[in-house]
Formats: sequence, C-alpha cells, structure tokens
Amino acid sequence: MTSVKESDLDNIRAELLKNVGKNIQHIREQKGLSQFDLITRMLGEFDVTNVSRIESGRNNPTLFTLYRIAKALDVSLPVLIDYTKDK
Amino acid sequence: MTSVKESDLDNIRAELLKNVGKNIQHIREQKGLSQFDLITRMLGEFDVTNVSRIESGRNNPTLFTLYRIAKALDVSLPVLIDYTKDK
DNA sequence: TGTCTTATTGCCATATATGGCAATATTGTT
DNA sequence: AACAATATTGCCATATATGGCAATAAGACA
Repeated sequence: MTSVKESDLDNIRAELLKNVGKNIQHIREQKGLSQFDLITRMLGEFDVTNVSRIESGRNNPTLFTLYRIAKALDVSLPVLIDYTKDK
Repeated sequence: MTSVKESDLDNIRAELLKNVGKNIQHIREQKGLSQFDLITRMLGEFDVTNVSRIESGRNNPTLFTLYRIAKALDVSLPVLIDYTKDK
C-alpha cells in the first residue's frame, strides 16, 4: 500500500540529502570556515571526511550530528536544515 | 581539545533527542493520530517500534526519517524539530 | 472484572552513519 | 609550471538506526 515506488523514494531521499548538504555548505562558506574549521568547532569528535559526505549528500546525517553542525556554525537547527530558502 | 567531557556530550545528546521526541509526539497527538496511523502515512516502510523509540529519545533519527515523519504529520521539517517552542 | 487499542521494551538481523587513515583531486596563489 | 590548502573518494572497522517480531505494559471503555 505504499504510494511511491522504491526508486521514487530513493530519489526523494537523494534530493533531500543533496539540498540540506548544499545548505550546510553555503552557511559554512558564508562564515568563511573550512571543513576542518567546522569540525574543530563541533562538540565532541567528528571526522572531516564525513563533512564532505554530508555536504555532498552521500550521508544521511543523524539529528545529533545536525545539531552539532548547527552549533558549530552558530545557527539554529531549523535554519540549518531549511533548504527551501536557498540562501 | 574538546571543551566538553564525554559524559556532558552524552547528556547534551540525550536532552536533544528527548526534546525533539516530545515535540514529535505532541504534534502527532495534536493531529489525533496513533503511532500506527503515523507510519501508515509515511513514505516507504517504517516500523512502529521505532516511532516509540524516537518519541522517547532512545533513537537518534536520521534526516530522512525526520523528513518522512514531518511529511506524514503535514508539518515542515524545521517545525518538526523546533522544540524550543514547547508546543 | 474483561477486552480492545495503543505504546513500550527486548531480542536479533541488516543497513548504514561515523571513525580513521591514505590517496587523489581540486582550488588558489606565486 | 610548482606549491599549499582544501576537498573528495576509497577502504575497512565500529557503532547504531532501522526492520521485524514477540512479549509486556498502559489506557480507555463496556
């Protein structure tokens, strides 16, 4: 009874991850920070490799990861993931 | 060079997950939906067990999971995770 | 009391996010 | 061109989100 085909679901997911990733990258670059700068500002440990993967939409970040990125970029969590604005 | 102790980080994570979980539960109940109703409205497959775990803060949901929940509850992604309003 | 609906918890399996490092690619600057 | 800083990609390991089902608990109502 699923109303979308599996491939459609994959596309929806891929677009979401790509859009949020681009949004994160835009905000980071607006602040003049490198990916390395970002992870050094994050709470706890985080691998710079994953920043690249998240920004390019290859990873599906968890809520806590998004929260830590938001804090490191000094924006709110809703702002971080609100990709509809296309800042 | 991490400025928080590991236990503090765990607490920050636990509070985030609990707050967002409560927010999701509030919105779901406001709409008069059961956890089962919610998963039937979600894109793709989702196990009702995990709804309970997310709402109670035991799981750290991924971006795509949050997106599907938001769509099923007919709210935006930012609204779903903006727990500061304490609706 | 009982029954039904709903939610929680436990258990195990699978998929995947993340950690960590190396190699390669890209970009900018001289 | 070279060099440096930054970003991407590949690979493997570990941690954990989710799938799936069963058992238990909690709530509502007759």
